[in-house]
Amino acid sequence: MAWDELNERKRFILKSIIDDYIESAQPVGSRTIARKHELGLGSATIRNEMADLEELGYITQPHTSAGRIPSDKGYRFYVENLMQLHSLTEEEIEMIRQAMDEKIEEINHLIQKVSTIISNVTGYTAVVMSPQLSRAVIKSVQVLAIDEKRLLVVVVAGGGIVRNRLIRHDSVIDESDIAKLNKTFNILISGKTIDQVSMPALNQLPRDINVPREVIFPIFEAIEDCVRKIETTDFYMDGITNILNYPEFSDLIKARAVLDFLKEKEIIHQMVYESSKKRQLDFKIGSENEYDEMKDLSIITTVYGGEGKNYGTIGVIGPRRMTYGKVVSSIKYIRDLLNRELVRMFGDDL
Amino acid sequence: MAWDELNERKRFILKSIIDDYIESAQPVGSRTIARKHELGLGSATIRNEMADLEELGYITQPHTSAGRIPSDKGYRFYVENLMQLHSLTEEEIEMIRQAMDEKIEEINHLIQKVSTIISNVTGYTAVVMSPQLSRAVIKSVQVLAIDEKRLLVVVVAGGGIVRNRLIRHDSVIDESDIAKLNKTFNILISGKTIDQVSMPALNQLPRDINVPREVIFPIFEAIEDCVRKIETTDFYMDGITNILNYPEFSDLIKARAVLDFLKEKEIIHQMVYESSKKRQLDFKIGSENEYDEMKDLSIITTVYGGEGKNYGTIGVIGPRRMTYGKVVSSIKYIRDLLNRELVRMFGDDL
DNA sequence: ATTAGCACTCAATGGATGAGAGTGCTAACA
DNA sequence: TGTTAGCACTCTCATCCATTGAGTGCTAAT
Repeated sequence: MAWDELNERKRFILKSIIDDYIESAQPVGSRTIARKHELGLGSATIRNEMADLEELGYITQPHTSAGRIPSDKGYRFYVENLMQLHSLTEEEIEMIRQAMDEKIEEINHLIQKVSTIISNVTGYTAVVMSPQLSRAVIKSVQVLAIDEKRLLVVVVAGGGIVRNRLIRHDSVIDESDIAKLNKTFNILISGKTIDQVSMPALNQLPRDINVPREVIFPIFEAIEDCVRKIETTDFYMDGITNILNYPEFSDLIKARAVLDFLKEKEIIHQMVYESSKKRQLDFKIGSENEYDEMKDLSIITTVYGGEGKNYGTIGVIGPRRMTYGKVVSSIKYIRDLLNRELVRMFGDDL
Repeated sequence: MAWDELNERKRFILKSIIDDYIESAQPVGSRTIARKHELGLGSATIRNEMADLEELGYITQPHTSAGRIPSDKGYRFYVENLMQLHSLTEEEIEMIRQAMDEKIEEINHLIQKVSTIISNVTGYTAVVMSPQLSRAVIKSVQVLAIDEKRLLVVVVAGGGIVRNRLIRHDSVIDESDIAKLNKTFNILISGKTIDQVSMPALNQLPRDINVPREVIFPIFEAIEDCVRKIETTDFYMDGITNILNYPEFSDLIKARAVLDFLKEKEIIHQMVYESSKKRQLDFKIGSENEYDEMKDLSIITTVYGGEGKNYGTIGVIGPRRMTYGKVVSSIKYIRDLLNRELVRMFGDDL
């Protein structure tokens, strides 16, 4: 696995094989390499080198008389040592800029838009986790009387995040009591971060308040529910059917199996989450994935957001034969845009 | 197209052909009919009848030496005169009950859940439009000061529908002014239905109010925005990839074309909307669809909700060779459940 | 160390062939 | 007059087989 295991020439040949295979989806033979990449070497020499590379496990032969294709180990070496980052094309940048242009104030909509952008730009399946907001600050908690029978609880957190919940009740409640309640909530809850919030004890409420327990408790519940909703990370996928565009899935059975697996959002979510905990930029190539159904797919994920506190993940799922270089460039670019946008939205709140 | 065009026997044979074809996806021949359905007729007789049916345009032959398959006209006659409604199986009912059991307070979540149920029960693609709420009643409009620089506008409509929008500003605003503003809004706006709402003129606001125009106008805008969000019908699809389960789409090219088309949510939304305006229970079979890409698909839609005022649509997209009887039974059942649930949520508000 | 040359392997391609399913038509039958 | 058995005919589909072509490994020459 070490860089030194392969000399300069072997590395060059390996890179050529993988670049070619990524482009053509066909096993690549010695002659192709000899011709395409000016090396001053005959095909026989390359054949010998390829035999070595196969011995070392970087490439394999689908059958005796075919060319070589990269193994997972080959891809791994490629993404760590060989691949080139491409800069995005004018059109891609323009496309992203246009999509991002529309101002969005609700963070989850932004995240969803980002997932569409990723799948459009890369042509693969996008996976996006909304930021983990456990360190977001509660700005305000408000109870509103909608009519005689209903209260609305609204919780606002930094970054323009608003969650609400409606409560029905059968008591008669005075406006002034609600005002007192709100004041108390804002003293006790506002300013705390999501993970520090706790409901006040009953004896912390003003004595002179005239709201029955049958209403107080649902209000507590509603607040907790709103907080939980803010804390929960959402997970979006987009462009799942994109994998049908790649010849490795022209077998209907295979394609169906993969699509069915990708529809299990919970599992994918978990995988992406695990990846994001490991490395800022993480690859899982083919059978490096835990699940058998993923053995022909690769996942690339990268973390966006603040320094170690409120972060989320964006990434791409595609065939093992992915255009790793292009994808990495693209999601890095999009990640940076997203970061900038989040700073605009959240400012210092995050 | 008239019922009388076909005598009893022809009708029976047509029904047999279609039932068989729906089940097997194979052209059905005269012998199969003679054997399977006890008719006391030889295959030659049936062959003659089938020749008549073909002449009349109800069935066609894919090629000379194959059996017959239903034409669109055949299917149309079938859904209007021949198909039998099945009652749901125990398991299906149990499955639906379980899925519906979880209490949901937000209408769009309910609708989304329904689309999942439909696609699970039928095995086809579900399409669901949320109710058109232009007659929903505005219950309350509230402006809240979150901190010195931000206001939150909250609009509550009947049925527990809440929409909000955050506003940034740079003015110093007094609590009491906001209270006055709220009072005015609630006098002028609350109680009106969505389609009657209009923003108050500036001179309708209290004279003694001390809120600058730079803040008033964004508030108006925000309210309008919230109202628009309530009015907008959402559209959900679920189980798009289900069509891959059917042999007519085992051709990757065809499958891709159809999937790509179904991803154009706007177009499908429009189609469903048109259907729902026509008939309480509407079928579009094969080339009855406006779009070429849909010529191998059928759509069944049915309207749910109140009497002509706030209604939405649920439906199914599947191969032309759909289990029409089962699907109609299923979506009718689900529609009734949904109606009941909406009454529970909205009560008289809707 | 490199390479030209050659024998060998294997997948893919494109007929040719035969089986099977189904039809239409005709003549016989009730 | 309606029904049916029988038969020749058509068309698809699966199978077999020979051919082609890409690519390899090995050997001997450079």
